[in-house]
Amino acid sequence: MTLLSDLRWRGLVHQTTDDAGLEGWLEERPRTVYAGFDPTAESLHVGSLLGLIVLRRFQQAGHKPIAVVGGATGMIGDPSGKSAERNLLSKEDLARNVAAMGQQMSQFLDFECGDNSAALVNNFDWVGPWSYLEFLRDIGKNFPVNVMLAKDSVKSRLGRNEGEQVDGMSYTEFSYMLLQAYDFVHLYEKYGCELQAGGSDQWGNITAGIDLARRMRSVQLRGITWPLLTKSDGTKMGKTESGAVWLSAEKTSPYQFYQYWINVDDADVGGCLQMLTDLSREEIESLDAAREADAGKRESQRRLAEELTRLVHQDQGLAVARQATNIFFGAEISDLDDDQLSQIFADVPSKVLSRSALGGDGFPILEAMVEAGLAKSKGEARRTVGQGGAYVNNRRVDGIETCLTSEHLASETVMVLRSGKKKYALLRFL
RNA sequence: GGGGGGUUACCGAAGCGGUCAAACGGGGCAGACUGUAAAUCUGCUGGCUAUGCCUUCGCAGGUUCGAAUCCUGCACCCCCCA
Repeated sequence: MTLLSDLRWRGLVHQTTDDAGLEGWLEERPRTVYAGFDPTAESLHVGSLLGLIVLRRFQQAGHKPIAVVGGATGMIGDPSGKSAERNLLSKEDLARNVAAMGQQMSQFLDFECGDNSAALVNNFDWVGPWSYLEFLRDIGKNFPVNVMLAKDSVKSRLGRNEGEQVDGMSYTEFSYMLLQAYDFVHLYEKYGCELQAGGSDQWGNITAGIDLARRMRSVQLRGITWPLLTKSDGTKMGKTESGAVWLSAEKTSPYQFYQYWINVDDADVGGCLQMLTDLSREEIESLDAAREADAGKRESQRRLAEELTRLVHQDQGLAVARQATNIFFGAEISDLDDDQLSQIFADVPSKVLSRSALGGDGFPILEAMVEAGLAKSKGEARRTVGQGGAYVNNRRVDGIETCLTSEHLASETVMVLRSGKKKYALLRFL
């Protein structure tokens, strides 16, 4: 199976600039392909995952991927898909974000494999040196305003349609596409990059780059877009109530990351397996069949979570996520030490108390619940315990008179309290 | 400027002198069921040193043995007539 037909089967192709010829062109010899990443956040998130995975597939097929972080374009703000003017970041923030992202990307792309090693570049390096006048003369000259105005990203912000509510856009954002277009030309010249990949919202920017290259260098470059990753209910993939799902372990722990995928709806999981994992067509089809037969087993979700957690957080991250999952969903907690517990419960709030509280008759469970933040008042704690909703080390507490003693420690100094199904808190007795 | 109605717990909304920590619905929390889903069902839902005590029905006073309930003033909101 060719790369392109595999991408097509996986649902990763939304549009191409050359539906007929692209496949042959890619098979002919190794090509160089680039995709851009937005550095306005401090970490890559699930939204950028798709781009990394697409580049990865190109690399696996023998092509050379270039990941471009938009140090320059990030200062401007891409108007595509946005309904309002963006806030600009400082140079310093951007530089920090760019550095952090490079680190994360090395997990997806191989930067040291000879001819088709991946490259990571920052467009600030070639955009930064331009002076305004030179840029206008050499680049801006090639952009007909009527063509720019016709782009969806611009049209939607200008609201040509009757009665449309719009916020307008600044000249700065309007200029965005010139910068990204020039990126493509630059990468063509420096790396021989002839293909740009991007999310479907990047179509306008990609074609702008192709047009510019044709005018400036008389070459025919190519573009391909992947569809936006959305859920069956129409909302964006990778968002939770508490915000985006990040790829950095500091912002989204391996456990939380794993849990996100475990909880993907039945309706969405098949598409995720296709688009995001390296599983073969046979494996995915057999998972689809298994899901059809018994969705309750959730093999697809489990597999998806495993594959992606391993990809992003390696085997160790997956191991921790799995162990945490076992414990978070019932297993009684024992035979663990402080370090293991701290790792497993990294996301859980904890409170340090004096060891002496455990002396004498012990520490009343009701107070412990309040201290741990699992109950707002002792009255609330009383109710929870009374209804059988309180657990110490995942063992149900029976009786509001229960007092905690050193017997209840799960490890050297830690006790794991839980309210309801999955609200946890740690108490550390030092 | 005149007349009328309103302001109740997280939200909506009953209550109109004691039996009111305040019906009911939503939300939230917990339990059962389940696939870590959805739906459903059950219980709880001001605080405490707890068979009692304290704080809470817009704000401030007053009447009364006793007020969310009656009176006076103040604030905000809504409606009608000018």
